[in-house]
Amino acid sequence: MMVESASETIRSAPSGQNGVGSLSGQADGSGSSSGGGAGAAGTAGGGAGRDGRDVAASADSNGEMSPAELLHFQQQQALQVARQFLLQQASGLSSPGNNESKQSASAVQVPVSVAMMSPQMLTPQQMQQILSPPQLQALLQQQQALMLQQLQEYYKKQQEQLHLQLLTQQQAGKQQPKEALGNKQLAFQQQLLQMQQLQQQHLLNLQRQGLVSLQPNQASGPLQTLPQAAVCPTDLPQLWKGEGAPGQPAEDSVKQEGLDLTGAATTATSFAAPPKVSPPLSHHTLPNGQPTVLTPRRDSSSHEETPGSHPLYGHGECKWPGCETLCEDLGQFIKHLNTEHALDDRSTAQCRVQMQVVQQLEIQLAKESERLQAMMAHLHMRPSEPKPFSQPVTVSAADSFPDGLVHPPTSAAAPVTPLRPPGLGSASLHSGGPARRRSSDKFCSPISSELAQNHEFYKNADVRPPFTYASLIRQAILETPDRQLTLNEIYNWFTRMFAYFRRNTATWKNAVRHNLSLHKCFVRVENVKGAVWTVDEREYQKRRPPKMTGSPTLVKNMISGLSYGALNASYQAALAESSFPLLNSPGMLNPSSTSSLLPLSHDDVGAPVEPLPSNGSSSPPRLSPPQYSHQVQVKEEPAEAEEDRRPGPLLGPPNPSTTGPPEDRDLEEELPGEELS
DNA sequence: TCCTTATTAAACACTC
DNA sequence: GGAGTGTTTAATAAGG
Repeated sequence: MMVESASETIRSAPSGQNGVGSLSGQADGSGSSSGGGAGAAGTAGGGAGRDGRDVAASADSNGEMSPAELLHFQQQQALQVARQFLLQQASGLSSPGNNESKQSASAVQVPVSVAMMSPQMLTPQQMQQILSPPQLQALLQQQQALMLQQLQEYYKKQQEQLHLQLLTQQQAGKQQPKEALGNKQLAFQQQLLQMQQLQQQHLLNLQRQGLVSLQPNQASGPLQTLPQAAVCPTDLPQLWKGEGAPGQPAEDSVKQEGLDLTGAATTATSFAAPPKVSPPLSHHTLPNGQPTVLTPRRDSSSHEETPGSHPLYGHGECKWPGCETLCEDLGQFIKHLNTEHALDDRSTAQCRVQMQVVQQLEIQLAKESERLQAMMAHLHMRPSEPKPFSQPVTVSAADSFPDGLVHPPTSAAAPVTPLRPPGLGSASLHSGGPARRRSSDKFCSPISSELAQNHEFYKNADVRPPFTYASLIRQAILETPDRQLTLNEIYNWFTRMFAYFRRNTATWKNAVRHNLSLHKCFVRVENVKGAVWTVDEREYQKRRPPKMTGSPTLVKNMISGLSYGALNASYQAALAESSFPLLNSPGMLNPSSTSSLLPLSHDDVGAPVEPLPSNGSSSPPRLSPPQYSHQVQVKEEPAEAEEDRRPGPLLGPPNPSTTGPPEDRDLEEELPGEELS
């Protein structure tokens, strides 16, 4: 019974690596970096920028001033402004009569003080022109350390001042309207937050520009006391809205926040934390005492839908991938959405594809960002700074999407528990019968790296691996130290490595046997344990087709392999653009996991193999392969050469004691000349 | 259209 | 005889 894939639903073909969380984190970082710099100037207000420019201008006009003096001057200015701010705050809090003027003054002064410390004063480029890179770095590190120290002291002073203020206000609470008190506290607190954010942005800018390498101890220092890192200044009013209610809760919250600001030990995450760290969240206590988590506006806004709009609706048509159905109005669109894109296999599959697209794009973004950093580091003629993107991009289980769908991981360090949409069982995702996996393993990532990266995924997700049986069998055999496996061990490897083969009918066992017998690359060896199967690497590579990597057709194939006919061209292009550069990128490999998956093949690179010298015209009985090893002279691409450099013989079991009887050697000297059936 | 490859199913033989 | 293993053939799908 040939149940073919007319109704086959999509299979998730995880490829490449991911890191939604980490990438998003990095994207956030970069976003706050570039945008943060502008934001620092923008939110600081005109005064800040003006003052900063004035100082810079004065510094520039003073051609005699040395860079060290410049830095010293900046620091002195910053300290002076901070002191002024403290004085103004103290006076403002102690004299409640002129709240407005004081607040307005402080609102300017705080950003100014931060702007004074920002690189706007003297741009990195300017500094680089003056100083040599080592000097520059040393100076900036020194400056940063000084600023951090000053800021710590400053925060401490503010903390004390705040406590004094609160005590004073509690005593004079009856004489002062609580609303005014709360407002003033909030304004002060906002300024504090702004300062911290701007400081962070400044440091981020420096770090991203490669001018400051944030040391771990620095990262764990005062910066860690800034859990509001991701909160934009513009979010603050809203952020505080819930806490700004008059009364004791507001005071408590302010007090608590104030304590958090300067607390030496806090569980807040540093902005320099690994990318896999979830986006910084602001924890607050609601007036009712119930803790809540305030996410940055960036996140919340992405989910917000303004009335009359829908993320999937635009320009009068449905933006569902591959749909583009025209809808006159939102109501019609909603109706269309509910009818055409309800929760079913197709929509689920489309959603999964979309997730893969997004993940691939994010991976691409990460890699491009890393490349940019490397380029910048190179152009600055200084050693590369620790790259935030250099660490393996991983997806943690915490990155599970709320939709509960399967999320293909992209790293071996990505434990993913496969989930399914409610109401969709395993069969719903693979109900289409046998899949034709043709050529999928030829243009996808190297099977070894793919398996290394997605080991956990395949192990847990009921997703058919995008490799041929031959590739999988070979991989199973080559993963073993002896490069040999019994049939049962091959079965076990399949079931151990792939949930798909655990949960699906055992037709694949027949296929495995069939492939073992069919392909000459699999050599049956009799030993004391019985019959074991080994891989004749030369034969395996011999049968591989020419290089196909990167072909647009293959891109299309890959997508068609997902059995998702509704993908439109742009969708496919996005997937293609995002997938292939990464799939073949060695940088995406997990070294630890690939170490056990050494062998690469033409599955991996798809390179044509130079025909091997053959002196035989008939296929000999397939017995012991090791005698091939000394003959292997395959012209290969570097990746292939890597493969050949792996320890032990290329072909067959390295353990002579387990190889076939010596008399088999004579038979094996001749090469099989016939091709596969 | 033809060829090749991959997949699946099935029949058959052999061994334990 | 049944299970496991191994071989072979055939049908089908898909891509070149």
